[in-house]
Amino acid sequence: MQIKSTSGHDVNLNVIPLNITSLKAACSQCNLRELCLPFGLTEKEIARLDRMVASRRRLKRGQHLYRAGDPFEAIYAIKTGFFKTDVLLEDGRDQVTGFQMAGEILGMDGISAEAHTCNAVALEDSEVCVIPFLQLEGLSREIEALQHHFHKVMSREIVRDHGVMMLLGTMRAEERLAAFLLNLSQRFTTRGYSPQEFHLRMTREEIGSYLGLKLETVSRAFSRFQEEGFISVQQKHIRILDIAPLKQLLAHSSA
Amino acid sequence: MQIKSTSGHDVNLNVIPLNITSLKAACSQCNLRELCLPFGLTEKEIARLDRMVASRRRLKRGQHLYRAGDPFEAIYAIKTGFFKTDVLLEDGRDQVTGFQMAGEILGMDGISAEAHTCNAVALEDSEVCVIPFLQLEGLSREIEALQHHFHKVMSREIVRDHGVMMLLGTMRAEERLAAFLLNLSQRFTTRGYSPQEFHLRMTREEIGSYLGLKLETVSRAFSRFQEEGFISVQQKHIRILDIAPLKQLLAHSSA
DNA sequence: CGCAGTTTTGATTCATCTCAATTTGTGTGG
DNA sequence: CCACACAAATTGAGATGAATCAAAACTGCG
Repeated sequence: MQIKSTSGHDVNLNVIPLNITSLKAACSQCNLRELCLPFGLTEKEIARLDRMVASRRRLKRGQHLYRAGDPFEAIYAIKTGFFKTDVLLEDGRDQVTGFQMAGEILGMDGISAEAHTCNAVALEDSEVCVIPFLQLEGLSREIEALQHHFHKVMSREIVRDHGVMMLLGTMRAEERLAAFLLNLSQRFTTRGYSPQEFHLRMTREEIGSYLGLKLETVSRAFSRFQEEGFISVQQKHIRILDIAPLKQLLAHSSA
Repeated sequence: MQIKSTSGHDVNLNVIPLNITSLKAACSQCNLRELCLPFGLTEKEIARLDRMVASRRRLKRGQHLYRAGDPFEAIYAIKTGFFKTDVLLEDGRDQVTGFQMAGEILGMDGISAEAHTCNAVALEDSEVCVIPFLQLEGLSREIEALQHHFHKVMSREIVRDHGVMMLLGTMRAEERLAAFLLNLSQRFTTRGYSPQEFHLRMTREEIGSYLGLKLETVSRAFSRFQEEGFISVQQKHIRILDIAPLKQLLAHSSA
């Protein structure tokens, strides 16, 4: 069930103090806590985290959570919804650097320069928990498990980025798309959704940007997979019919 | 001045307790401390860090600092030398994910899974400071500035990776090489070396792997830059003759 | 219902890869 | 110290996968 705003229209910046919108504590009752920041914490420790996560923020499809250049103050845990992050070059070229879903953390790029270096955009109506960063650091100094888990989350982001570099540097178009689909499938599974059937929240162009391909190439690869009977594609609705050849495409490569 | 081993030959694993090899404390006297982990710490705090950095490790050219799969126990600060990190895919394909030089931190990829996910190889004889990770976390809980700076270091790694993704996803061969050269030049400058003239410690193949190009393409791009008079290339010796067109190549793009 | 945005598909071009030969440099051992 | 062998780099010619340009079809929204 979604938590509805009590006001008829969105407030400034869409920041909603939790005590108004919900009686529930932020993390204690959240079914994402095993995926998210509270992972591995005791009940007591989660209660302290609760007090820190003082607000949530709702975003409509297309809205920015933050933009490159915005001062860095908080990181965000995705409660519901789906995001993309992208980087812009001066000359107008841009690149999608990632797609994020429930339980994942956004905004860690901003720590290094105290300002965000990329844009985060909601690809569907979404809700995030705002985690003020200085407070998180404070609590991390007191709760070892929180500190350690946060380090793991940052490290996981680094490892993920290496995977994308691998993909962009060594794979061909169809391998990239296969890797992309398998990755999505796996993450949906973790969240209790079907691994075989899901809805893409991004356009072919956004997929292409992420995979370093043009949208036409993405479309052709989808068509090819469908012809081969690996998947069925109906616009943004994807059904994986035979996962083996997709995995093969990665493991064995074209070599 | 280099610290020489007192023993005639390298000990097992090349781990050298500091009290044997040097009377100096690890970080207090290190001229890299403004680039490295101690940045922003008071004298007293650095002294505590000193006590934690209990050992150094020397590596000959070609030696591995760690390998994918090795249990994660420590991160490493490069004292002298030059490294590459690379990821291996099951099918044999591999990709260089980065080149690291003095003052930079290696090994943060290992935090997430408690095992390293890439290989780190010395590209010249090198020396690293071993920073036991659990101890670093312990000290970070006590020293706020250390905690914050470590977070910045990790975040910087994420931002750097986004830059590489951008490069791999949107740039053409010559743009990639220009970006690579400018990045190296800038990092050498920071370390007090000439921005115009430097020695590449990696092969064309390694550059290519990092840039998502074949070695022949890298070689051709070098030749092209030389023909145009942007740089002079003699094997691994590079001299930047005219930096403007290299920058132009990035800023303006081919669009 | 119509329009704008998205996706698909086709024809052609182009950048990079591949394969191959040659040159240059580096390290080792006699 | 030089010769030899091996690794690295350069350069050329041709093949190829993805980009580009273009048009048509589909979707969903107002």
